Amino acid sequence: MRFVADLHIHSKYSRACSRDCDLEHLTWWARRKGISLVGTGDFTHPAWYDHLTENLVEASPGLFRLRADLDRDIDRRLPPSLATTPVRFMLSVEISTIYKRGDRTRKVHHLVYMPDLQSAARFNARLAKIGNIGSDGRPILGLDSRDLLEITLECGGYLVPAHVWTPWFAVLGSKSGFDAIDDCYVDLASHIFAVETGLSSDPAMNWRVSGLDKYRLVSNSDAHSPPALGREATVFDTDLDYYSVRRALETGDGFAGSLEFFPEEGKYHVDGHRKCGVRMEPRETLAHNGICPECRKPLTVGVLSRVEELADRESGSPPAAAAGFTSLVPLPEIVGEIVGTGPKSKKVQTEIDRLTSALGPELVILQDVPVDDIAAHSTLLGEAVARLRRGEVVRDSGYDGEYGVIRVFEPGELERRRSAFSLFDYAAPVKSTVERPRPVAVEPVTPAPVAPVVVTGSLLDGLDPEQRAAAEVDGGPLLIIAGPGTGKTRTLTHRIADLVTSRGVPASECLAITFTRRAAEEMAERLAVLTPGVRDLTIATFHSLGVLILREHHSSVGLSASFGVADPDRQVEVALSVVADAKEARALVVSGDERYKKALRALDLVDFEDLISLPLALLEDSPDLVAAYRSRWRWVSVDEYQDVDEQQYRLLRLLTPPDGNLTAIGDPDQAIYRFRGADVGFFLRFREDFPAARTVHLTRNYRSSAAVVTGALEVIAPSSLVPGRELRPMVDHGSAPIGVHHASSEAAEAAFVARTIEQVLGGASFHAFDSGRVASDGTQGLGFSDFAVLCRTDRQSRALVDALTQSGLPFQKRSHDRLADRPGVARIANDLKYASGDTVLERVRAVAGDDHTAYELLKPLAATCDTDFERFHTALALGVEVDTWDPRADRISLLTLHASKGLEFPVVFIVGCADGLLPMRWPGTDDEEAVDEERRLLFVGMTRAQRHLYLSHTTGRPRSPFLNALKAYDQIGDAQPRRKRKGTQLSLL
DNA sequence: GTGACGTGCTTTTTT
DNA sequence: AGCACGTCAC
Repeated sequence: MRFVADLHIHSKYSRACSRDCDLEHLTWWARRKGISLVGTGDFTHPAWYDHLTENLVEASPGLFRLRADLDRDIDRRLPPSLATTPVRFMLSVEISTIYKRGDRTRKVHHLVYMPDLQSAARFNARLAKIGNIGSDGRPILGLDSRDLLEITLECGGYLVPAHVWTPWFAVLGSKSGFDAIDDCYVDLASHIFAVETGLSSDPAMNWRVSGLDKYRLVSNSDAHSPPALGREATVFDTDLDYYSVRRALETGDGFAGSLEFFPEEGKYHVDGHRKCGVRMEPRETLAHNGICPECRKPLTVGVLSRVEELADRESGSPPAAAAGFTSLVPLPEIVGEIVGTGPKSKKVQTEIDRLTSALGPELVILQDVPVDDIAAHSTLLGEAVARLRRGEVVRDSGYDGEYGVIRVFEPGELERRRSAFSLFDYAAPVKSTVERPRPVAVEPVTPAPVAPVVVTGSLLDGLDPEQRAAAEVDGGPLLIIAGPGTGKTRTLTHRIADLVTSRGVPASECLAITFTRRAAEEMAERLAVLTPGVRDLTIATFHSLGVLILREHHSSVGLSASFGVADPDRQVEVALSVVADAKEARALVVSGDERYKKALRALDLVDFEDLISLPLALLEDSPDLVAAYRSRWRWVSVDEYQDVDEQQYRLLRLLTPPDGNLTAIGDPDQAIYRFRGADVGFFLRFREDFPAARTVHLTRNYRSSAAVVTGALEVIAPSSLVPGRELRPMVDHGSAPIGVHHASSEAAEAAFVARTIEQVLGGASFHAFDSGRVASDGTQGLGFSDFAVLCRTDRQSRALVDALTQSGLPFQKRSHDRLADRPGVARIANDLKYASGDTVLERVRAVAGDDHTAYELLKPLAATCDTDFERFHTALALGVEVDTWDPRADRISLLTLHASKGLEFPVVFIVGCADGLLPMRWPGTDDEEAVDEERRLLFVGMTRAQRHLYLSHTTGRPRSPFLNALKAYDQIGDAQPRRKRKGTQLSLL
């Protein structure tokens, strides 16, 4: 038999879908449309799966129908003309996979079909291990598409790539897809036999790509509400059972083509800019080099361009084996055009009620009912359907998220005809349709030749005026107050590079000091690029500088030339040789007790503290030594100067005379290490210490959106250490306001984070894509590594770990690693960084017992590696390729606020914005300085965000007082009032 | 194995 | 402060 199938729909459990998406409504609407086979959608969702098992019964092999009692109810609510269509359901689900392949983030949607409930249950169980299938009817999994296909096949189902041309979510999509189906499913690609063309393309477009010839081109509605059912559909001429349908798709035998939208109606058919009113055909876009002639930004490229890109034939005839297709305009749209209202209006619904009870289902009216019979009800509709069947429609292509418009009548024609004929039984008011900006016609232009980039002038040409002013300062003390995201490292490296390459300063006289290895490595790398061939720069951390000085003068402090540095474990070990008790030993270490230090020296060891204090003592005792180092390093720079502690400061003062060439760079409002001895006071008194000092402010922020910059400034203002603090946003990162969320519990707060990430990555951004918002909010094309979740204490991360794990979102804790706390493994983790791979592997095997356990033990450790060097060694130890398993590749970062310093992310969440946590308070202390530092901590956290910043807090603690300074933000959702537990009373005080 | 009790407590780099 | 964790006794 010949029947119409719509095998891509969603249930009420999918985001942005109507609450009416249940089996009864779907059945009712399928009958009205004339669709015999409907996908269940969402069978992976536990609640929907239960709904399916309770309300469906098997009707034919592999297909289901509504339970008899429910079916009868629907019969009663439909006119006899519609009761004849049988409605069968096939188990279907759309799955979104997000993963990294070939250095690009891939987001691909797939349709999966199963022949029976047992197979579906098996499939669900497999997926549940990989991700959270309960959070949405369209689950998002961090899974390679090929692996999803493998699971599907193993469970007995088949897979059809969904709406293959959609830019952001499809196998052939321009943004996150592939250039060929085979590239996506690799070795299993031969198991793909059909592809869904989607609303924005029709088979004729697909015929231009010969690589698609071997696939059946199916169409479905992707309905988010029952009335959208069958707006596109597939036609079969075979038995109405699962196996016949599958066979028809596999072989083409029994496959009778598809019912299509006019592709011009799709929202991303051609290219353009909605805001600028610019719409272009692909070749016009090419002629403009993809740039909008109005705003000079890249145009949003549509499906037609993507097809053009992959096409290897001119448009024209279908390939030999291809089935045909029929282009339709949904009946409600045609009737809406005639009566002058939208397609969903009550008027249209009533009219279609009348038409369908007289003439049969909508699809039958559009395709098969004789025009004269239709004209008997409405002359205009008869004329409209006749034109539609001849393909005589007016097409206004969609672009940049704007729906295209397909009209049957010419402008003004309806008005003329209305005066002559009565329309249906009532007179239609002529309502002016809402005007939207007409696209500007753009003449194709010849692409201008691209001017070659000419390298001239000084290294400093690439700096902005403030950066340049700082970099250009010749000699003498220089203080650079560099706000977040203002190009601190860039300024410093350019300054040093310019001194060495253009101003005759010997590289050997330059010393740059940082606090962390990471910062030192970054500076070294960037200087290597700016000063090719220069080798004598000294770039050191304070501690490595200490080692350098001690190696040169070891005998003065009673060490051998090959003295060692004790790590914390060794420190305790040494202290234990002096006292018996572990607790006491730790106290010795902390206090730097003389007995402990003596024992260290006896072993030819120093500890980290000694690396500063011993060189300091050496220099304080020896003016000669001071003079020697001052003449050796005439040019000294210190990064993050607000973080120096007293000893480091004293050492620095000895290394540089008061009028010396010392450049200190930093931001006192980012001083967050007071607890470990840092004193921002040294930064603040730089001009007293170095009276000749010049000061330069860097205020141009190249990192964050205006909303983030403004909010961060408001938060820091009450206690800013930079008088008249300025920070100016320089890049357009969209206009998303800062989001503030109040959750009912820590778990709910974590769930909010996970949910929001899912939404931005896939689920709701699909919705956003539907409504054309993606391009403007800048969240397209994000991967997991573009998200960071920041918290005050490590303990808060627990709820986040749980929620992210639950949702199947890959993440990485960048600071503490719990595994590393285990003795033995901690040692190995350390060895991973410095020992050879072979040694490491041996030692891990010894601890783990077998290779598999060793691998499992090492895998999470690798996530803590900070540098490529470490990752290389870790990979070496595991005997695997770095690129194929590197877990840092694409993960959400879970960080403390402290650890976030110096980093940046497109999307940042700061959880626990509550009084008591931020600022952190604990009893007995009431330190105003400490509160100010907590405020700076929030400032640091907020300024990590590039585009989106979310601040959240939970019921139970008052909201952080720091947020009171925020003038504008978006309150997102809100907590349900917390239920009082029985027997507990909420205190009023 | 488990209940009672006591203790200690943020943030973190440095070879 | 409250909470998590360790230790001891049973």
